[in-house]
Amino acid sequence: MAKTGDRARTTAVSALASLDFALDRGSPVPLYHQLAQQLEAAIGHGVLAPGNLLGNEVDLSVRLGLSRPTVRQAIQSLVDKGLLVRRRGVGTQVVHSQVRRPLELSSLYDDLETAGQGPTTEVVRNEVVPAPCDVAAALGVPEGGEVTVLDRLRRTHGRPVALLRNYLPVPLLDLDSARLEATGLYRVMRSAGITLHSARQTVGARAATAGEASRLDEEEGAALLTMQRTAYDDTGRAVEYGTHIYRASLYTFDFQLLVRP
Amino acid sequence: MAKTGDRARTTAVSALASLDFALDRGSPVPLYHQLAQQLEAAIGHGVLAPGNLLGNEVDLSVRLGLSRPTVRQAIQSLVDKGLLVRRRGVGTQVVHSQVRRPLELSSLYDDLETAGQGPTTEVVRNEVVPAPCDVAAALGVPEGGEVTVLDRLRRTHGRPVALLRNYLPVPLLDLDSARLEATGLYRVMRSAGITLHSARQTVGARAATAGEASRLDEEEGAALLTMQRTAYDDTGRAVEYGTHIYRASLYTFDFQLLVRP
DNA sequence: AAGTGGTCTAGACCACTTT
DNA sequence: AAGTGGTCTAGACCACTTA
Repeated sequence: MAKTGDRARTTAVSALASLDFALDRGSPVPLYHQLAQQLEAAIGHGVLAPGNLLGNEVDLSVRLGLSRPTVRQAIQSLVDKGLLVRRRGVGTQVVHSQVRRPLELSSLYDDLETAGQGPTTEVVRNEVVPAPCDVAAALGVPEGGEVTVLDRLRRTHGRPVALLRNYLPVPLLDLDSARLEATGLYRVMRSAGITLHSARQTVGARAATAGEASRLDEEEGAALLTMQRTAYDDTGRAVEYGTHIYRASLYTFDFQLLVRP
Repeated sequence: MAKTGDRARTTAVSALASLDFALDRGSPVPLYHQLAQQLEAAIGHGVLAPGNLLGNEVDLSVRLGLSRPTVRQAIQSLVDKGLLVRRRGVGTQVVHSQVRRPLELSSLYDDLETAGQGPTTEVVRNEVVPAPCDVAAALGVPEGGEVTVLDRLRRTHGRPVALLRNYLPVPLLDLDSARLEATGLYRVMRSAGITLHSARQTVGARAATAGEASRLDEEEGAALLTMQRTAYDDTGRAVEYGTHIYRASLYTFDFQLLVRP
């Protein structure tokens, strides 16, 4: 009799076989990316269930009218995202659901993507000052040189959750406070032509000072999460340095790690 | 006259041209990986300086006797690591040094790689217990089912820095305390045939209880960093659940983010 | 033994950037 | 116009897993 393994395999292949992928060769978006998006959507909708095998790459490429390298490139991008697992001699499987939910690191995700929503951000301060020592070192500008300092208070459900302080080199862009509150720092930077490449972050904790406590609606000595970040553009210039504090009672950093083989 | 841009380009090409890459076609390690390793080493040693152009892929493949896709695969792997930047119409450049230093997240890095060194780990508890509610949910075992609980105290320079508590499904492996102290949890798991795939982490902060304070040599109410992690193998099974606390005065999480285009 | 992914080749054409 | 990376093809052989 067929065992569960056989049944699963049959189901998997037919599930994929019944899918029709719409590939548009005239589109400017690459074929491998079109395929990857549609595979990801199929996984997201549960059409391809966890554990399902994808069927071998050669058959897939023939059925789609693509070359095998192109199909591989699509599959590889989903493997890199942690959605699929390849095993030599076995096949390509959809990863089990609990493992998925690829999250970005909360704070950077906020800055990159949040636009209004629940959380609101109030610009408390936005001015040009001489660079303190640590800021100058992080941004690679002379100590005492001009930098923009930006203080923001972030609230969720009306309660303060974070004090965000950012320093930016002055010549990069001018910061419109109203626009910042509406769209977030990274969106403003991006639309100014700054393409982010990478960032270094340090997360720690310490007790709240009296001033911090009052602004965050906490008690003095309450545990705070701290985060420092230096962000670089793709030419290697430091474009932002931030020192942020979060109410530990309301905020955590949540993220997923993928172990590279 | 030649401007700095021209000089940089010339320097870059000759620097790469003078390198001789030793590619062994008989080796089991793939050619693209051999090339990537040697490029990475050249960057690490400063032979390829930040901002240097790599020279175009076609020439490089001809000079190395490789096909262009193979060379591209090598370069792409370094782009994924954040060491190189490609720009269409321009070329491939070495990223500026400050951006580099690709770090793993400290704690997981510790668990994966640390073997003795400065930090030492003492196994305080290693026994089988019924699974508490949160542990059962995280590991996907029945509540009250048997799990191994492992408490460890980590010290650096003789001072306690962290209390590590891990839960593991019992059938997976048996944990030899002496071996754990010598090689770390993830090494023990790996040699038991468990291949890690991904992990979900939550980092927060809170005040130390009296008991925690005394074990960590802190004062009651001192700020602690907390970390919870669930790790999965490549079949999607949860293989470890950990709740760790760190002395915020001695420990931070340090990591790098790459922004995917 | 059969089937899978892993690697590699030798081309081709296109889109973009710079000169 | 020239040079760069980005995409794509149609094969080939190998290493590994499973039956």
